[in-house]
Amino acid sequence: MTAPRGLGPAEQAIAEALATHLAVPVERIEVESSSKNAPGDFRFDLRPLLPSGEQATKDVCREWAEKVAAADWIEQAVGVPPRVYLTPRLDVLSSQVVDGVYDQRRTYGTGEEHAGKKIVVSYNSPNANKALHLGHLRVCFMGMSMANLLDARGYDVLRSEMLSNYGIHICQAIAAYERWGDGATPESTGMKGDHFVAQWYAMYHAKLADVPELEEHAATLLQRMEAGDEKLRTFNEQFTEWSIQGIFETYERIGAYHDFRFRELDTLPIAMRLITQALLRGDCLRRPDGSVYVDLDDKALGQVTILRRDGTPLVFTQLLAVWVRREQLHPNHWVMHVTGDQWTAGVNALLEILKRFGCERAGSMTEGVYFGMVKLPEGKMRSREGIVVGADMVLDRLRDRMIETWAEAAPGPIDHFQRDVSERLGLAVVKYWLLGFKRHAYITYDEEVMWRDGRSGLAAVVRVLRCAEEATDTIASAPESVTPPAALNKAARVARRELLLRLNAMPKIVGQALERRDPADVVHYMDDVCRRASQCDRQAALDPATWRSVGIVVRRCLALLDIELPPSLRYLPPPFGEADLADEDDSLPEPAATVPAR
RNA sequence: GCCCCGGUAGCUCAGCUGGACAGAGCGGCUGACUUCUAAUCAGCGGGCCGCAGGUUCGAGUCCUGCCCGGGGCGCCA
Repeated sequence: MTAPRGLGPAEQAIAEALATHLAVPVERIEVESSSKNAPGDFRFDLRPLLPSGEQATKDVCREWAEKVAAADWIEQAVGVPPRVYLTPRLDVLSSQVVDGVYDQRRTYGTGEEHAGKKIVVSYNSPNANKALHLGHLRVCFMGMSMANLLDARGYDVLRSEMLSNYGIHICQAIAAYERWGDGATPESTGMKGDHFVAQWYAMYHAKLADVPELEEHAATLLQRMEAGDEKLRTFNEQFTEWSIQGIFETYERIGAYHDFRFRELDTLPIAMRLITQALLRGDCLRRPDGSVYVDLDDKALGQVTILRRDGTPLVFTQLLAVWVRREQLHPNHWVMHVTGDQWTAGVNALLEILKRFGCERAGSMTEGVYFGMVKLPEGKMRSREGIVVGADMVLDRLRDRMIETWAEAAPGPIDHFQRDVSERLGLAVVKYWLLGFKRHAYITYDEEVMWRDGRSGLAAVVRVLRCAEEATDTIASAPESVTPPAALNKAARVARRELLLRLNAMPKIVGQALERRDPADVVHYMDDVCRRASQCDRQAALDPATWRSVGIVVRRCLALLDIELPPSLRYLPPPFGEADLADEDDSLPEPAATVPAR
């Protein structure tokens, strides 16, 4: 019964007005917005209001509806057992929504229904042998946004990640580095750390066919480290820290952060002890060749190997350690593990193993939130074969394209400010684009779509951002001018009513996005609000107060999605930047002609 | 073979946990203006909602079966 009702300001205002008008206690009136084709915008259930024994019959409902309709702020009320459907007058709805949104401002859409619950959002677990790619971007954006949604509804949220800086994948990169690296470092080559390390991993796989002994060498490196080769372990750490520093730089760039994190090298001993104990109890088994596994056949999860024949750890070994350690540090937190859907079975297996190993809480307090992968037009991304779209590359491309467009339109040096706007806008586009897909959808990367598409690309982002800015500008320039709703024609009144109802729906939408674990709901909602707002504005200039509500809603949504607004849109590159670039040249023909009609 | 996720306009995707005429953006077609191998604006056309049953007054939405696509079932991560 914790499902958030998601009441908007209109529902609350209507409930109060009804209570007064009908002379009934406000707690008994539960006003809710009705579905699209209902006989009224809102409805409330009559049953709690009737004396016990009395039924909400057709006649009773009609009687109550007539009473409701008598209120001067009601346009229409219809009784449909067991409810009364009502439609408030447009001007009344307008002030209820507009004032209500303004009253709540920064808290609009938030709620306390989950207050007191603690949760760790675990997102992204990059390997320190390659650079972040598009898939990592998706998980980061998803994780940040889910954390924001949880936070908005009262959860006490911590963000966490794990870094895999130990294991065969690292040794493979080191093997190639030892052979061809010649002592190079990120500093000596001027490369970003993760890209530096990634090249050796890529080289390992590229050369493996010609130099098969690499495989043996990598395995030996891992065994030596397991045997306690301090020098090698130290190098392993230095090598992976180069990579991790590069990953952190990208985090900074995309605004991702974590409250705490685990490095495999630190947590692994926990898993090793755990496995030793489990072996003694018979919770896991050792094969004749020495490898250790857990038999989950009874759960249709197969046999999961947790130690290699040579005793070295696998990915599940790391996961076990992290789950146990995190539970030790934050024993009262639930865990929301955000990851790609290829991990669905893996996470289930992990949780099952934890339970069998006696870590009941760690195994039962985790919820997996899975999303579809990001593909390339030619198919799956494959890190080993170098078929990837790097995170930095995507961001660079969009930024540079923006700068190029700018340079073409206004020859001359590109200043810091323009670079900054290009960078931020490029990031906003990638976030908007990736988060706009339903969580389970597979995404095919297409830079052209991001750049050109009016629904999910740059144009859509600019529309949204402009909407937010328009709100501020309108308020600043004409705080008192108002087009009274009464002056609108019929089509405009319908559109205005729909806009107001959408603005009113934000709390509900946020609740839904949280329940469904899908920020896409917020993206679509925000987009819808912006379209409706500009449609209304085209029909008849939208009044500043309504614009202000639109601005509040859009900014709140952007915040939930972790999308940052560039400082001002007036300085965007064309075709979005209007004609302001040549602002010194006053003799130009009226630039206002290109401004969308208000 | 088993498990999971999808299948909605030419393409990429929405469709609020059953409700009237199924939407958007690209592309296409038409027109306007013009900074004329283009951009912008306005408008138009376009859909056996994979197939077949079932539940319901009513199904793109729920159930069953089938078909197709993707993912997982590694001593990879």
